[in-house]
Amino acid sequence: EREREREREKEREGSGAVLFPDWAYKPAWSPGSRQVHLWHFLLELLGRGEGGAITWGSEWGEFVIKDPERLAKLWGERKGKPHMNYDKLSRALRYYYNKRILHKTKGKRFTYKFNFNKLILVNYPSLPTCPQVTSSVKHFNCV
DNA sequence: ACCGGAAACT
DNA sequence: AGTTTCCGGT
Repeated sequence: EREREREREKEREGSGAVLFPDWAYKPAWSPGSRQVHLWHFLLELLGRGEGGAITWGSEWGEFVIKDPERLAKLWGERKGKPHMNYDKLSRALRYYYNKRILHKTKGKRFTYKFNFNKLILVNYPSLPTCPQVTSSVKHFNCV
């Protein structure tokens, strides 16, 4: 499990395709935690721009799950949970509401929105506003 | 489809 | 702590 994670990291480094800043992959707020978190996994898929299971939406930080069951299967594979489905994955997403990591875009099916400010705030308590945005990190632009 | 309580798991 | 599992309710 850990080996795979390290291999992926090496791949990222090797390809030079840094889609998100380091803190998006390795949260500083959970020191010693090697766990792959769901929001982390989602950013990874969105960063790859694979687009089959999940894509960015129209608004900043908004994403749309195009194939809920496929996304659930991918997540299940990552976590070693072969019986993962969208019902259970979406429960995990709902736990993010109180943590202010995500919220639901009401009325839009399978559509959620990242609270990047909260993510940034959690990782960097010293940064009250937006991070410095590099050209390759479009979705971290501040409105 | 979406919500959120409750209990269980790692 | 961050889910996973299950489920009754809207």
